[in-house]
Amino acid sequence: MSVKEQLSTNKPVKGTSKAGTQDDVVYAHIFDAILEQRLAPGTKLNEEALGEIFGVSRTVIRRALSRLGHEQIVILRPNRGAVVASPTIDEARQVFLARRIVEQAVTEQAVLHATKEQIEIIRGMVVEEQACFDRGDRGAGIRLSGEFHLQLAKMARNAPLLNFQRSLVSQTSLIIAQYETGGKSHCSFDEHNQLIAAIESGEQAKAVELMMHHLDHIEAKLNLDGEGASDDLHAVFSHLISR
Amino acid sequence: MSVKEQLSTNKPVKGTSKAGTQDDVVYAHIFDAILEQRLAPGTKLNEEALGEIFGVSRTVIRRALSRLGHEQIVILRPNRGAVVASPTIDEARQVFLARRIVEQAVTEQAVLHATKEQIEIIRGMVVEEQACFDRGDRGAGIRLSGEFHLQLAKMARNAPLLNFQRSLVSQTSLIIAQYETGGKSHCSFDEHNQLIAAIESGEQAKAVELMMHHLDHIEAKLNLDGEGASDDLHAVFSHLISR
DNA sequence: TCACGTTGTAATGTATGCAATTTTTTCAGT
DNA sequence: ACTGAAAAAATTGCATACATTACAACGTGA
Repeated sequence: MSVKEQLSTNKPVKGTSKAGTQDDVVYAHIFDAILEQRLAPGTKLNEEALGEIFGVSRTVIRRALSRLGHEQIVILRPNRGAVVASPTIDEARQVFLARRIVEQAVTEQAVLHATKEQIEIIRGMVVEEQACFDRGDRGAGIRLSGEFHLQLAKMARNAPLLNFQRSLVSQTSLIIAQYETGGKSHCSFDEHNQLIAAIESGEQAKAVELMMHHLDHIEAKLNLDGEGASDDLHAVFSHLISR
Repeated sequence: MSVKEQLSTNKPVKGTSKAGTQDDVVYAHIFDAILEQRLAPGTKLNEEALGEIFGVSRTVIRRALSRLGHEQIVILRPNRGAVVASPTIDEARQVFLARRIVEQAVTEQAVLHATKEQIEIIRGMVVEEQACFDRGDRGAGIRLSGEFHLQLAKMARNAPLLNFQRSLVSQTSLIIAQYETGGKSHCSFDEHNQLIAAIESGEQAKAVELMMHHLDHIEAKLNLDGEGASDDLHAVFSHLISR
């Protein structure tokens, strides 16, 4: 099925589901492409080029980019176009701090409000996630492990938290894609399964503890110690500056 | 100074500051108009009408509305236009729950990272806020008391939290405008001043406690007990339905 | 050779016109 | 009158053309 055809039929793209206007489809495609690292951080997102690729006008592309910009997964520079965000180490730390705060609340609320149907759904998602890693599809795996946390936020029944979680999860995926070391499995599905169990049985404190450790493990697998290459000249040569 | 002139000069609008393209100006104007209740919840935002008012094309209006939509302060209904959001009581409760979570974290971080200059700035903001209420400018007062909490988030030095806070504060202002009872002063500047003092002296636990009480007081002044009129027929006649 | 201003090109910002959809109005039938 | 269908009007979605801005290449003068 060509991209153009997908635009006419209103079927959602892979994981990301949303129906309606055309920019939803474009949004979802770019979104997935970034999360699955088919678009590297820093890549310039040319409006006309994207328009030709998706067979739509710049108007539609522009709207999609605007939305991605609001989620901080692309950066919109006035008069200079959009680029895929490339979070600095400091920004990455801020995202993880924010996530700890939100995930704690989300977990507590999810324990209170989760329905049986939602537990079923999220169980299925973990299975699918594991399948992705088994077959070596790292990109889709990262995306699905993110969607696990999104589903959790849905179970918390709090729209603002869900929206914020959406933004944080996207940014986290970007960070993982950029800073993950080794290449080992990031989100161990085992931890995801334990979390589900704790939530289902209503063990709030335990669920929160599991979640915090889970986040610790994710962050521990990253290379956030500042050893990576930098494009900030001042930072690179800071040791030479006396002041 | 006419609106058109303000569009050409790049001066920011009142409190909301942001420079760059035209939709920034339009965004800020509509934003302020909503927070100051010159635009009532539920008001339809006609693109062409707004375009004539601001002397710009629908393209610009559209972009501004899109951004307001992402902050959940206007609702974008595909093919049916945008309306000023009118949060339900349940949504209002969700916003307050989210705010408690974020404000706690923000306060803790602000205690850790606040600079003297920032303390000065926020002191000035409280003075200005008080002046607004003294002179009876309720709308500007609501907006400024919101900006107090935004400034706090800036002091926390965490970009994602700041963004989220921005959205939550906007929504809170809408909720206050919609549900506040009596008409007494909502955000007592006294509480704001106490908070500043606690933050300045580094008393983290006390600052958080003050903040939580502050939020309690705000919510207490609202009429969220479901006595208000509703436009949801099912909700209105739910007591008649046996099921 | 380097600094710096100039010009040309490419990309973004904005306006406008047409197509598709929704909402309102009209009007026949009961 | 009231209901419901059909036509008309209004409004949004999208594409395209033009204006404006940033970037790069080039050339000039020290």
